[in-house]
Amino acid sequence: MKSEPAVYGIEDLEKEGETLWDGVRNYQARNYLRAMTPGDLVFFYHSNTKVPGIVGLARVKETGVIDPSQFNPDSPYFDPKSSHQSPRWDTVSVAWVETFPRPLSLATLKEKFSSHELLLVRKGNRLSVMPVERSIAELILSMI
DNA sequence: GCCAACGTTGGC
DNA sequence: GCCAACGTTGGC
Repeated sequence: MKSEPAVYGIEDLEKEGETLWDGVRNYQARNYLRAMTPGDLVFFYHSNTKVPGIVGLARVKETGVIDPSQFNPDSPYFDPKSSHQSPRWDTVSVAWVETFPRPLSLATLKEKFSSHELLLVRKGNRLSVMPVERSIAELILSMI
């Protein structure tokens, strides 16, 4: 799961313990959220920063949560086309697990993995939520 | 700041 | 349904 640290970083999650992953407004990313199961491990990725990369771990807590920000006109994530009757956007809550001593940089990940193995290293990939294959996830964990 | 790689919008 | 125009993302 990707986030800009200036908006919401791993330090924020560590401080709060858990958070609702609101604001995802891409259908493909939403579908990946819907495919999640409580207990799933999450790689927390920092984008738009000096050293983009995986900075820690989280765990999926609750799935299928309606994203309240879609109904809030004051929210940057407000969606006027969504309704309470048929909400478009739902998401998951995640709990903090671990903050890495140093980030596992995108540059390192690009060295080790192909875009087939790890969607994150694919050029032009802008999805904020992406699946990671278990075998690849274990390799990443062994690199920490 | 640049720009490639998208996704979305809207006229037709 | 097509596609040009536009906006956004995000690495560099």
